[in-house]
Amino acid sequence: MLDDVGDLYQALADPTRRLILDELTGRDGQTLFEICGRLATKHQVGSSRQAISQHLDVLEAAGLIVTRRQGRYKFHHLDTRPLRSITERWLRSTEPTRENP
Amino acid sequence: MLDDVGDLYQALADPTRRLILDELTGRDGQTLFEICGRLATKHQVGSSRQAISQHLDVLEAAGLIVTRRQGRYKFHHLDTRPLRSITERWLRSTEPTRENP
DNA sequence: AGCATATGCAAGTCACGGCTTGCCTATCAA
DNA sequence: TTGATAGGCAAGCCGTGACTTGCATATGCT
Repeated sequence: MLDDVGDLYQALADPTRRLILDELTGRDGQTLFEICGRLATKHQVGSSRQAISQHLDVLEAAGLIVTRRQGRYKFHHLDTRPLRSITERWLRSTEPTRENP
Repeated sequence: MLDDVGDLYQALADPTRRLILDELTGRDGQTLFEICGRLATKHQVGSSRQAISQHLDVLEAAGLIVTRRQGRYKFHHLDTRPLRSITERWLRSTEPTRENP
């Protein structure tokens, strides 16, 4: 039985998606086009708009960003709460082995 | 320019590797064969010994486990310190956009 | 209405990662 | 020394995921 939070870790596995989170950390609530432009100029990311859009879908599925529609704009907001579960998962309640007293 | 800590996130991306970390959290300092056995019995992981060994290599490269050789045994110890950087990376110092005051 | 802007959908390509298979090395016990 | 145990190395298969390309939809401005 594998865990059911794979989406979160999968989302963080891609370096471009981590840069997107970085961008939203610095400036929350950006649109797709804004993110594309900033990734290109500030981080030399040459991916297409569709590629970034797909990344945003993955991040949203992981619960790391929430979106808000307003007219033809779609604003992306960061939600870092899921990240806490990562550190908390492997808190040591270690029962040492005989070889490691 | 992408980040240089990709190994950490890549290591966490695989569900079997996360289970290995779970196992070491419960009982630190296990050998490869111990981990294989416990993954099989407790978590229904049917991967081969070589597969688990490769996973351990990835986790070690990510700095999440450290190994200690003793005779023909190799003990694997958890090191959760790299995990802190994940939560800390996206701490909000947000400059809100005009659309998100 | 007509056009530009902002985003969505879908199929196809291609490289990488997880896993297996097969064989090899090293340590310890009888 | 022989056999069993613990682990390592390398090549190959194969599915998944990141990216592109092409087209479609929707909103707003003039």
